[in-house]
Amino acid sequence: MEPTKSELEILQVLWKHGPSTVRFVNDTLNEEKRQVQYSSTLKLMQIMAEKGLVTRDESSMKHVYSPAEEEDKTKKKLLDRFVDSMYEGSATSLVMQLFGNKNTSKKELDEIKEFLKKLDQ
Amino acid sequence: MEPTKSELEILQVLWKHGPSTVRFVNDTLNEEKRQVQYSSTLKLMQIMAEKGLVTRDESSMKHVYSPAEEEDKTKKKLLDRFVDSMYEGSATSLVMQLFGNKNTSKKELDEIKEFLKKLDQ
DNA sequence: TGCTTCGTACGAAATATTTCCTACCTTTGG
DNA sequence: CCAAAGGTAGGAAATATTTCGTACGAAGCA
Repeated sequence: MEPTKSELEILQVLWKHGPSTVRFVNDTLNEEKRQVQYSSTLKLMQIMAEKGLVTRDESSMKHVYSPAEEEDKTKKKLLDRFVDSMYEGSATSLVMQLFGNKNTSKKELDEIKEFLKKLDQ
Repeated sequence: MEPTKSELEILQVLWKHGPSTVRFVNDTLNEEKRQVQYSSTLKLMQIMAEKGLVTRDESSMKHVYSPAEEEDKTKKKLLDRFVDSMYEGSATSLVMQLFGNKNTSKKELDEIKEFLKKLDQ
């Protein structure tokens, strides 16, 4: 299932910091993203558990939530969907747009070239 | 302003086919995307006009709608936002994920390499 | 002219998403 | 033991988004 914008923010916290309590996620969101009440974050994470976006360990009173899917897998799925809807499936078009106006550092470009070279082998 | 998912579908039609009437956009959506009533498309396009996402020529009875912003500009903006939120701003990470599992054709890779080479000059 | 078709406008309803209040339970510290 | 702090659950409200019914005017045509 497709995470919403807010759900994605929560997933990012879980991916970055590993399995976490609601308290921790909420604190992190408030520090790094935006003001939000504890009960809002709680509710959202409960919904995410229902949807199967996260799993939770209820063995202790403080439930611990984990992403249900690997970060890479979820991101790749969303990225592919983005390419499909915005660039008619053409990854090439996306890359060209991404680097089209030359504000990309030489270092970054070299990294990518290196990466692509290795792909061939 | 940020187009919603449905609004983006409409923009795509306008970008692809040029300034269009509601009738045309609605027909195209029904052919290429999904079932939707004429009045729904109309309403959405009216809202988009209010938001400033499109402009419209009301001189004739059949209003003609045009995208307010260039395709590239809007797409670049959305792409940058995507990179920021999903890959912490690292275009390199995105590219690696995009081509990570090797289902990309050699031809496509060559095109990209060629493109990157030209960027240097 | 009179009817049918095609257009816009508007409001309301249906959905989806987000936020938070409140009740109630458990843990902790004095 | 009791109060305070911190936890979950659930429902309701606020927003955002999407969908469509209906009213009504203009255009086309028999």
